[in-house]
Amino acid sequence: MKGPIPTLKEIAEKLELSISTVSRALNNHPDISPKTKDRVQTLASELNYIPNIFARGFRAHKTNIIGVIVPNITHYFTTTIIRGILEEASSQGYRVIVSESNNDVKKQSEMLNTMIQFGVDGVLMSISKMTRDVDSILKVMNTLPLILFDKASNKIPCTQVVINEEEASYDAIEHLINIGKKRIAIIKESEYSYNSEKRFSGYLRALRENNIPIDEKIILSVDDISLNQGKRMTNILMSLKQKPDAIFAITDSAAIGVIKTLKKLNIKIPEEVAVVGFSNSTHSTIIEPQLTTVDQPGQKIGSVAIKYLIEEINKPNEEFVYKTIAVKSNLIIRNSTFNV
Amino acid sequence: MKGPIPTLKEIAEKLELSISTVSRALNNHPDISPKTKDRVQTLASELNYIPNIFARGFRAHKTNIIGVIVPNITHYFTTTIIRGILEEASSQGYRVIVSESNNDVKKQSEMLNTMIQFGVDGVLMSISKMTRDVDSILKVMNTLPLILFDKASNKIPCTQVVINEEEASYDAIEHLINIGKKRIAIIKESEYSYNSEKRFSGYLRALRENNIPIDEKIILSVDDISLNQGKRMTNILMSLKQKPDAIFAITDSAAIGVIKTLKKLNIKIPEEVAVVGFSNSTHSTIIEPQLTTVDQPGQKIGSVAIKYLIEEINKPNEEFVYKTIAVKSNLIIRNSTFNV
DNA sequence: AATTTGTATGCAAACGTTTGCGGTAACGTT
DNA sequence: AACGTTACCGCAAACGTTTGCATACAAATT
Repeated sequence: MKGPIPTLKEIAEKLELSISTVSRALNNHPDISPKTKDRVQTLASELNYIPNIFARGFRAHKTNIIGVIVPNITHYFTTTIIRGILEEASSQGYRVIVSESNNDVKKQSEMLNTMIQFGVDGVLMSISKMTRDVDSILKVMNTLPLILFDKASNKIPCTQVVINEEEASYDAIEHLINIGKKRIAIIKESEYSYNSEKRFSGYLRALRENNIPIDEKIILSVDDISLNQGKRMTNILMSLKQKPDAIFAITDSAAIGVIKTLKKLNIKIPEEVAVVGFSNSTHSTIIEPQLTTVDQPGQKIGSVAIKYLIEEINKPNEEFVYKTIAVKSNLIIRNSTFNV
Repeated sequence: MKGPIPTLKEIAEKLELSISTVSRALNNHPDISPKTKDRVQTLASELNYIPNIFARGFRAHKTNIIGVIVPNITHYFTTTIIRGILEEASSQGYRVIVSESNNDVKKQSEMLNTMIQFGVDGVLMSISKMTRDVDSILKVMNTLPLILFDKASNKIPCTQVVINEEEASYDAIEHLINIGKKRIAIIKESEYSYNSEKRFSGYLRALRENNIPIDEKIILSVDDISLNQGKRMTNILMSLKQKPDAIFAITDSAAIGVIKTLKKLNIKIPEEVAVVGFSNSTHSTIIEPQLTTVDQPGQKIGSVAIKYLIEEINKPNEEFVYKTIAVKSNLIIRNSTFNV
């Protein structure tokens, strides 16, 4: 099955050189004469020589592998982030190990450990929303560079790459106000979640700054922000005496539940009720009317995150000033708020 | 930053044992006395000892890392496969390196090479559809166990894990016949693609076995089987003199294009024209009417594929009889073919 | 008492690479 | 002719682990 894998030793023997000379020749070391370099390099490529990464990494204590942990790999937004990570990683000579935590906090910290065991040079993580026990993460930071993305936490002192949730949310609400909506409901998460809180505060600020009264009755919280909950909440909202004229669902899937229910109730979108989501998932153009939503530049988030990580990997002993980088998102206006 | 990483040597010195004894104690070797084992193991866990995977892998020529190459990581179906792979991998002590080929054949073979360079123990790959140059893949098979999934190729002698495309397609068409459809169009791929061919032959067999004439005019081919092409083909089909009463799109995204266009043309689904897709993507329940489609058990495919791969890894010198495993899929009947 | 068995441990080599240090020519400088 | 430079190259150690073999001692068998 396996063909013989060429090593420095073989090349050295065939060329009657020492192993060290061969090594240096391949690494373009100035001590080696051009002729020798040439001889070595041609033979190496003939033999299809590839350095044994493990011998090298073993010696250098560096693997050029970085670990990525995400809650759910099947989410479209997550995959775009991973795409960004993969692309930037490969262009910088790194490889990526991926793990899925399934929002399970215990699994999450187990994964951190096996990642360390596998000798990753650093970790990129999107923490599961229920992460209260930050200790295991802090412990990892003692050993390895770590950067969080998407889901952030102010309890963890490290560089974090997120989107400008608050501002994005503000823009979305402002857009609803601009098209004449005055009674804007929001469907958010009840459990504490960084993203949900930020989006909610953007909502509040937009209303305040436009002198629109805030009404608790149309501020709804659910514990899982899903399509079905979007449906349920819409039924509740539409049975109120004072119905909303717009619904901002903090998530595309919930927003789609909203649209489906409004259609079933024969409520005109966007004339009677406008709908805005968040994510620009692929679903948002499948549903009819197409959904106005906040586009999160996943690929950008991924590439920025890994850039900062590699930077940290390369200067491990410095005391870092950890920053929070907010990547800019865009409101995509479609037919759920605007009819041509 | 980094705390000191404990090694066998340190443990040995603290316990006044030899390194080899410590190693054996940790690996539960029968030669070591229970007391010694106990001493070693407790100290090891106190120090939070983790074996250096690189030293180990370097010696054993085994990394416990397997490589996965997919054309596009953002496809939902792909992510479910990856999920299956990840789950089974971690339960068997393997880690997974993921790469995306973007359907670029050159990139694909580059990736194979860097995977080898990174010392993966085996490769799981879904080949990009345009792969004509099988040589680079065959070369890899000389060095490493390799298994293909989803997209197969009869030019590559290796174990392949796919779904029962032909049968699934047959079932889908039979379902259309059962609900009374007699003139069933198909939208397939024009470029050679394993999946497309199989689905097409299932289509043909179903028609033949039910004595339905095959009409070339309603057999349409496109080179990228996308939503937009689905729209375009529908317009063509619906301007025929003899319109179809059902459309089988070989892909969910195309099927959704079909539905969108039928709705725009005010054609009743499924009464006038029924629609069937393939994949059970998340979109299929977003669109209205919801799409009847073939559910492909991605997670199963992933876990089966990696199981076979690990098997091959563990007996590398045997001459394998490469099998093609067809995982069973299910037709999911929804409103695009059946109204309650 | 001598030999064999068994039990528990240590020695040392090996995996492939990088790199500090030292060595040897050849050449140029006094 | 003696010395100093320079340009190339090789020796050997080191990284942490596993494992075949040797060793040590005790117990058991002859």
